[in-house]
Amino acid sequence: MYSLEKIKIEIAGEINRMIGKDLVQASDLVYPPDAGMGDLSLPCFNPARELKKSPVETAKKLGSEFPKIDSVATVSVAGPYLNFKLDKIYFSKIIVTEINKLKDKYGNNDTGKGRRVMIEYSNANTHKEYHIGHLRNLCFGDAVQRILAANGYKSLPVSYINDFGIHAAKTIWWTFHPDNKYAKAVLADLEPEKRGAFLGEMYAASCQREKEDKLAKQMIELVMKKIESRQGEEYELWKKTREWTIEQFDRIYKELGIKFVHIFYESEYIDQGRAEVNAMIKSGLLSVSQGAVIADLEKYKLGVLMFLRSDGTALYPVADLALARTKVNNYDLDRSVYVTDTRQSLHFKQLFKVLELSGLKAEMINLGYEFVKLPGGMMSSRSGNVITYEDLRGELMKKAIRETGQRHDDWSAVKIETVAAAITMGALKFEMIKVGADQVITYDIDKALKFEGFTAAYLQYAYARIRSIIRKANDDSAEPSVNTGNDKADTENDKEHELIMTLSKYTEAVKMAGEEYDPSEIAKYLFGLAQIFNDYYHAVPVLKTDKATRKARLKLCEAVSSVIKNGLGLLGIGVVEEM
RNA sequence: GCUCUCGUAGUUCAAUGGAUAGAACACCAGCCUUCUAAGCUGGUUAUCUAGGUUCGAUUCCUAGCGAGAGCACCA
Repeated sequence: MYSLEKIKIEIAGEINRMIGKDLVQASDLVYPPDAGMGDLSLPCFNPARELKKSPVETAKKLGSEFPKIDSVATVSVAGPYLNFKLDKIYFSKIIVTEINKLKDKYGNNDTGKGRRVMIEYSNANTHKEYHIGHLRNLCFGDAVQRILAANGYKSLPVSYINDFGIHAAKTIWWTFHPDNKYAKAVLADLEPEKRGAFLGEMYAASCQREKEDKLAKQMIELVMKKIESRQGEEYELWKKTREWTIEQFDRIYKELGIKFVHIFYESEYIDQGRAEVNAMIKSGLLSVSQGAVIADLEKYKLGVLMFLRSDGTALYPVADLALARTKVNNYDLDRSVYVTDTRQSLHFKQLFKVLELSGLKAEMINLGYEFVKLPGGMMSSRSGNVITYEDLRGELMKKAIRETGQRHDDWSAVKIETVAAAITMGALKFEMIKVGADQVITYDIDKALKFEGFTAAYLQYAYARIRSIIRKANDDSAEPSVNTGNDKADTENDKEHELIMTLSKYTEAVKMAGEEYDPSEIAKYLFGLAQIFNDYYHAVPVLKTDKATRKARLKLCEAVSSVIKNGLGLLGIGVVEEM
């Protein structure tokens, strides 16, 4: 258990002892709006009801009788609030020691007790663009996965790729169409790493062509049938182009530092799914209506979920069914989480209900997030109105190289590029994670290119500054620095204490983010911490002070850098030693 | 029509039912012969409307208004 929690429990325990009843819990202690009031506060409304006194009287009574304990320096009463100021020296010592001892483990807890949670995200389609909408899914899902691991769960990140839908037939139909001279010319001389993105371009072109060509729909369906037959020329083209996309995804995942324990493909689960559907029809769980196979969920107010079209072809839920069961059984899951756009939330409610009725026992969760749109309107891979991953990464990288180069004309091109890449990946991910999942993101590329304010670069910069101080301290550690005397000014003490208080709250941010599946909690926390540190940095000298103070401040800086590094790590974002 | 989400400063976002509703961007004025100015300091501006629950509501409930999304052969 972390020290902050211990102190809260200790205070709550003293209060309970005074009223002779277990009334107050550690979580009842809140943080006052202004640091000047205190570090922790107990609103006395609830205890007052129990004691049959007014909240103000209760606070006064509890305040006057509160015993002397090591962690608390002063107790004061402000109306109905009982405010506690922690002992700065005591608190500083235990928190900084705790962080520097635990280092990259600081913030982790065992809430999950090793329970096995599979989390599925980055469910992109093959044969289409990988755009910033997919990126939100990927970054959000990956951060949630890391946060669950930090909260003591056995986190199993997986991806599910839809490689077998009509979209694949559309892309293949037009890409290799005799009239498509453009594709033929481009493909003749295309670098392998650009093939995936090119298919996305062809998908949009195919949708366009489909509108103009009356026979297109039939031809595409024919291509789909041929692919489904798993033989012939179209099937070979499908296999080849599928690989192109998969290679593209692998490259993106590698670049972003994302690892899955397994990647599932729809084409591998469709047959098993059909078998399950047939069994469920027999058992009466599914029924035939208007020629189609459906689950009638009206009595659960969930409408109708369709599995097979009236022509017998399979819809998405067929493979979903098989995959859900395979996951739970093969990986011995306690919980199975799906990260999707909120527009699919009804679909998942329906699917989970069918699975429950069929006897599946794991806890099923659909984590929804709102979509990403552009200032000009909705993104659509059909119309090609998208910002692709490649475009965004390219723009960011260009800007990051320019900005880094301007600041360090003595750096080698390689060094500039390495740092710029870290800034680019940080910006990419942070912009997707920093707002709540229920907010629609209107992606403004100009804003995403900013490295100031509430951005990953701001956090990385704060980290780099600290590392710079620590490097300098190591260089001249033998040199006693300027002696400014032992007296710390009050303002310095206050800023230092605020910083330490914030460091201690990191443990709560990790816990909260885990409970709520909310990475933005970490992002907000880190920004607050970095703001306080930057203020401290400007106001308080670390190196140029007396020896004892310098040592203490270096330890504090070390602790701040650990927390920034750990927190960014939970968001999948790396730090740099210099920038 | 039914269901879900959202409505806070010029813009983009915060705020376990708690004290004076916070940031960032943008704009204006300052700060590099002290540790990286991708930084810091100061300044202007906001809870959609009407009820209800509560000692206390941006938060919970009801109704309305506004925006977006989903609801049988799309994924």
